Amino acid sequence: MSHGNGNGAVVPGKEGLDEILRYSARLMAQRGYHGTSLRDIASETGRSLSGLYHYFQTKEDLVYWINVRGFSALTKSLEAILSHLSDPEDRLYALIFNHLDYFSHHRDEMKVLMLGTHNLTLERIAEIRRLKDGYTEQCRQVVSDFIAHRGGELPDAKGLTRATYLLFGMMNWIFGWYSPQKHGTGRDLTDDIFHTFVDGVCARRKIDDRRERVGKLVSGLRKEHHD
Amino acid sequence: MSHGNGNGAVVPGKEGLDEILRYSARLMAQRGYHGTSLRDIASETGRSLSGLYHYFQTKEDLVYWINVRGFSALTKSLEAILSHLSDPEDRLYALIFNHLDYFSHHRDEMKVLMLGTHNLTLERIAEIRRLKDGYTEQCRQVVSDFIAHRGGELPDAKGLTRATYLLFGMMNWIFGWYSPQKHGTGRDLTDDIFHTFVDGVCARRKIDDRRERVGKLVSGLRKEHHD
DNA sequence: TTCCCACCCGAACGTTCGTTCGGGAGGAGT
DNA sequence: ACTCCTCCCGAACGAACGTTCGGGTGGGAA
Repeated sequence: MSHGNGNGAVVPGKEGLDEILRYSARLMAQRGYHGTSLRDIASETGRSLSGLYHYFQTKEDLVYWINVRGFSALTKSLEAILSHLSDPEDRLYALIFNHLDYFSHHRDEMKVLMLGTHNLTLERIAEIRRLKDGYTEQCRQVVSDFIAHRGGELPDAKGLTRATYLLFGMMNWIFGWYSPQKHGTGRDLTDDIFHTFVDGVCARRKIDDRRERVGKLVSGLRKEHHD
Repeated sequence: MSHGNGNGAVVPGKEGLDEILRYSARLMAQRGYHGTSLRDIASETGRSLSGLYHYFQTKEDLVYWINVRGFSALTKSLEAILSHLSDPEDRLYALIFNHLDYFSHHRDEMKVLMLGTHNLTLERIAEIRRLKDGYTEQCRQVVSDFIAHRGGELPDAKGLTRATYLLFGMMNWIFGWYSPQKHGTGRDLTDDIFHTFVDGVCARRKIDDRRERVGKLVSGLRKEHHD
């Protein structure tokens, strides 16, 4: 055991693990945790069953790593974007754009995140919980700033939590039904969520440069971050 | 005894099946389909493993019946309520109230509905799909009428579908996080969703009698329907 | 050369799964 | 009396599961 990998949220120094996690996420997204066998993963990745165990110790580890990586990356991506924007409306729009953008590029992994963590040990559940709460807290703050900026009726703590989760609901539920050809582009969806959350369903869509501006920023940061 | 059991849509003439489905839903809501064994269900219901098979033929049947019953009941409940209301805003509010009310009284079953149907045969998937589409279509119509009544920008078909699903997202995502003591009463949540969907998060909550009026109607119809 | 170590494998272990089989208790109908 | 039919059970079946074991590469450091 040379370097003891300071586990700061992510990645032991393996490369094969990346591939295994990708295929695992795909299979689990389709059939769930118990519905996906290690033999499935082995044959999908072109490895032997026992060969997999070089990269992890138990099946549970796979869900754990997918969760840690997913929430860490989502949070980090959001942080990077928010650091470039100051206007509360821009920040809210960017939050939604980033969330949908990240999800659409990592559908399988994100679906695994939604399966929950009840297959993990208590410590790991707590760790994932902490990561999730971190992301939620960031979003909560963005929502809070936005409401304050708009001069709306400032909700109490519970009300703010509810509002944030309603936004999460609109953003996350998508992945149960959305298909671009049947429901319009991802950009349309981002705009719909933003405008509905801000002004309600009936609001007329203002045409401005926000979509372009924020969209380019997020896409740019995504590429930058991938290197 | 005298069974009777109107219950439309559903139910072979068994009574023990009700109990089995209740426990199955509870277990599957916690551990998923593959994570729940028939031995779990047997011990939870106080029956023998083989004794269960008097009430169904395969494990898959359980998911099937939970789905059929759930969507049928939800649809029927909504229909009953809408038949008593004509104002588009009342109807939208009632839709949300009914959805949350029904879910809060059948949490486990509804969680199973969200697990999806990919364990079922193709015919059954199609059948559930039809039931789900029926409910969705009703909601779509209510949303459409509401927007028209408000004189908002009438969205095209795709836009209307997106709007309806956004509403679904807010209503369904709840069940991953909601607890009354941490996030306020169910009534507060209903109001939040209604006002957010109608006017956006910042909108000041109007105080009127809608909550009382529609709430009583739904509760009354629920009791009536249970006999 | 020798040793090490990351990487990979076939074969098997013990367990649990969904399902089946053969049968029994008890009430209703004839 | 006898036959059904509903409801229920213990025991077992074959299959699939997660995991382990013992061993085999092949390249880099000593």
